[in-house]
Amino acid sequence: MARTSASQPPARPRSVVEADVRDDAAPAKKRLDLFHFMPFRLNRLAAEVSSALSSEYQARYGLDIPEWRVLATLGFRSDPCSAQYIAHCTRTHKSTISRAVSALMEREIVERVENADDRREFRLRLTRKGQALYEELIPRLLRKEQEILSCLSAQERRDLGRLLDKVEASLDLVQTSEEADAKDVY
Amino acid sequence: MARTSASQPPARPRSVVEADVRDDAAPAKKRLDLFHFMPFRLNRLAAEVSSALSSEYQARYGLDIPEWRVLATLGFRSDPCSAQYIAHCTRTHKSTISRAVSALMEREIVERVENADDRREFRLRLTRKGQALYEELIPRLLRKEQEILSCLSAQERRDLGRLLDKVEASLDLVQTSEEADAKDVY
DNA sequence: CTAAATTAGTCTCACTTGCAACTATCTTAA
DNA sequence: TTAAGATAGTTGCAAGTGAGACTAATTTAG
Repeated sequence: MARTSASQPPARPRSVVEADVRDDAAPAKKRLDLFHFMPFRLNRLAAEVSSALSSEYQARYGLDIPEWRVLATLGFRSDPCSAQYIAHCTRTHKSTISRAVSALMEREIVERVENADDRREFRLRLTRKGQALYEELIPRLLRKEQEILSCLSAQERRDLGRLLDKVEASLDLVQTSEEADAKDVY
Repeated sequence: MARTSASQPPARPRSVVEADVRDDAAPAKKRLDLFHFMPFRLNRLAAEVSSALSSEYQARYGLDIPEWRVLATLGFRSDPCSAQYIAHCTRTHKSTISRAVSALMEREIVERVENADDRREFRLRLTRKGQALYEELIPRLLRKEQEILSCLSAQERRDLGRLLDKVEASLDLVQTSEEADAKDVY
């Protein structure tokens, strides 16, 4: 695990493109180390964490990620909600949610009831079987999460959570202004 | 941004499934708030950050993520390296890297030279055009990264980096023991 | 009341990607 | 030297997914 843990010197990517004018004092970053590049790190970390978790919900219960997200959303909320809502709050495409819901209904984990007020939309909720699955799965996943985070102290976990909060919040703003579409709803 | 930041009220739906043997001192988390669940947060954040960056390399330069990873790896290293190496250190499947390399060769961004020592493998490197592209792209991406992280203080960024270091390191261990395959090489 | 616009959900299409088979090459051992 | 096994890279195939068209239902405007 030889990861050049180079502590970012207080230098910023000065100047621009071609000009290789850099001096020791303010080194222009002309190269980019993927291992220190946050977007790459996040992607890789997310993929690895997902894969570590998938053994719980995928291998054991045959759920894929979208299905797990539906299950998690319905299980967390006490009242039934629409597919649209799940799509919004998990930020998953509605067609993906639609397919996940179909699969879960097939397996009788989720059921839907018509909404008399608006017959385009269905209210989704867990069946008893779905509830049982949810309650069996949750402790496993939480344990796995703790296992992954066990390398951090309690304080560090709080710190990490807080830092992610900030980045998330800031991204939401950025995105809303850039592609203000279906993001504002939830 | 109404995110149910609900600090898990101490009231939980007891009852269901089997053993509910926990007491208040050690509250059994029977529900799981996706928004506080680290794997979900990482996935979502990584996706959003990627999408924020893709405007730089995708829309502007027509690179997809695997292609960008190849470019980044070759641009960072001073000496040519194999596709295998890129696959290992970016943790991307070799077939994906293979396709990305093909596309980049097609566009004359990457070229490969035979390795006389081992004619199965090719040494990959950026062409002059590839170098130029790399050097034009890097400042943009670094700027974007800074933009995304601008919600954090310098100290907080260091903290975040350090926390991710720890989690990454711990995951590498976990994975190596669990699925010790192509991970150990790099 | 009717027409246009909007919304929930489904479905088809195109694209991406991981897997695994395959080729070519190299290594090891008999 | 030859055969078996490993390795680098490519490719066919199948599964998953986002975009966007489409249907049905609702809302809004005239």
